[in-house]
Amino acid sequence: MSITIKDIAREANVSFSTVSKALNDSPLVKEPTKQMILALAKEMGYEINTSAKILATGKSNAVGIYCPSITKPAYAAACLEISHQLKLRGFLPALSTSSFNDAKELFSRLKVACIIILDQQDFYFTNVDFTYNPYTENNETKERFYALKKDAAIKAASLLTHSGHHSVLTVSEYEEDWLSEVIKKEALFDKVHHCYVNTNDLERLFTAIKKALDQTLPDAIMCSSRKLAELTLMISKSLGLNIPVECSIIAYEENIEPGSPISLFGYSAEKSAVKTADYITAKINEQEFDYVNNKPEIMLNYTVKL
Amino acid sequence: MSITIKDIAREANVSFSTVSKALNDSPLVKEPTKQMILALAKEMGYEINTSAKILATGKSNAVGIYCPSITKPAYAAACLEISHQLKLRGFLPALSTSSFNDAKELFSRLKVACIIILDQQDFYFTNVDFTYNPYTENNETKERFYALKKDAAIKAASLLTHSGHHSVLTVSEYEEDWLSEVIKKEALFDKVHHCYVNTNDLERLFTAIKKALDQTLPDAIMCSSRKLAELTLMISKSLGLNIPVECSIIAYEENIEPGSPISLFGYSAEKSAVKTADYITAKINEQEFDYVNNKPEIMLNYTVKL
DNA sequence: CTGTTAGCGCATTCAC
DNA sequence: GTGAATGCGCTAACAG
Repeated sequence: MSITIKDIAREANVSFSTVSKALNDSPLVKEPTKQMILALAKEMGYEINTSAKILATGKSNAVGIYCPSITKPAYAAACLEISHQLKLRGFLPALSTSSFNDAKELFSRLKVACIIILDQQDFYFTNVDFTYNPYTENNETKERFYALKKDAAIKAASLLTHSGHHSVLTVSEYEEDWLSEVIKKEALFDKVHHCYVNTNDLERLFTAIKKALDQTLPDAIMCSSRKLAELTLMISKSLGLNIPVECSIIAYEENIEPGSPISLFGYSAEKSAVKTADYITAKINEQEFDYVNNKPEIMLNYTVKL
Repeated sequence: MSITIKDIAREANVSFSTVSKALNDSPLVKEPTKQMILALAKEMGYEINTSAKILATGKSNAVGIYCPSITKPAYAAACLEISHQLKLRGFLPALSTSSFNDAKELFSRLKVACIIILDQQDFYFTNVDFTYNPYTENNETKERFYALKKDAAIKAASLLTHSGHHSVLTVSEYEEDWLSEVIKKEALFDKVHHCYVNTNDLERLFTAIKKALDQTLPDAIMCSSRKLAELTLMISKSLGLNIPVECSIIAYEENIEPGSPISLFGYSAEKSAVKTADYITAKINEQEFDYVNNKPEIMLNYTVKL
């Protein structure tokens, strides 16, 4: 068995409850005593038994993160950033990426204070104070999320038109053509073309984009996802298109993190994570949280000509 | 507070230790009593307090999985399969994909019985009975792992040559050219060309592959990873190469799962997971485990002409 | 077969 | 300030 507070108490010649207080930085113990105990605990290699602590207090500082689609880079970025922000606030993040049932069991075992769901879909956990899904805002309408994407797209489109881009080709997946819709509605470009593709069928994707580029000769391409943009970039190059001299490429991404080879528009992974972590902290401490939308951001690199 | 075994005991008019036994399916309690208690527990919505159980037994059925590179599809496949196999054996898999320190804390909190490391690199955890890394076999030499990859490559190459392929182009990343080495050594093909690329620089990757294809006109392409193969496939198509009529494409993947658009050679994710889970089970129960290598497998689809 | 008891490691009263 | 006592929910002897 490992070192317990009783072991420390014996060594320190104090009672184990004094050790408990010292370890929890209680004001009820004299500073020198506290320091002595802390030093001794470190020296003896004491590690708290979390099960015992949870049992005794009925509380846990663990926060569950449920992210079934972690293989998508945007979600992975969100997971990492949120974990980081939670740690900074003294929580222990516990990630589950597997089935809903596994997640439930893991979280219940850790007695998580709340669960953050990172997915377009909501999941209903029981036996937890509350869940939070930044992508659905738990009960708010889908429109709200669409509005955020739309804001980002408009900002990116404006930047492109103001820097001399006139014709655009939007590339999005069949199922979600929000980008085309936004660009069409806003009518910021002189010429707009849309191209719908399927990333599971690279052959048809290639043909579709080639055809679209041949027909329209756009000076800008906006993609609804980073993966789409990477493929589009390569296809453009294979067709001899000079990026970004002849044509700029930019893509939407949910959680922007530095290091992308493609210019992106969307929301900063870090800022979104800060907001999520702040929200969680406020709610757990039963404090007010005034909800402000994050502003869309644009991360430019060599794929866009200004 | 939630329902405890005492609550159930009161309702059932038995002692709480009887309830405990019934819940743990002990033979020390009569079948009717057991059924009655089980039914009652279900009806009352009882959920075990794992902290209390861990505290009382000093044991936990949680197994840690540390997979820092889960964004790579092969590792993701391994995680899912291993989690599944562990569950089948009564363990609770807990995944950590974040920093080493976070993982340590999470696993220590769950008092995991052991930790499975899914990474090319080893990590040294303390306070755990044992760790297991199927990719390094913990202390065995790198050569062992290389040998497995080599076996798979030879099997795939033989299949290609026996079905009429004579010239091959291998495509691998600069850092790991094991595939080129194997193909060179084995000399199964009449003509062999190598192409080294970098997936972070799509522009140069495109140029390099185009150049290689122009020069060599192979009737088979073997890639050292699925990502490389997907890109190569698209580039081939963009160059007007008819896949698989003029040229077959196949790629190595660590953990093969059904559903890939590219033909693959490597090891079955499921079989590898079974082996890992069996090993863990044996070791935890302090039983013998006779170590047998998995056999390489090949998953063919339309990208290979037979 | 069932009940009684002790104790896992810790936080938290309440005395001193 | 510090220590002694109690209990969190559960398992595991042991007693009946």
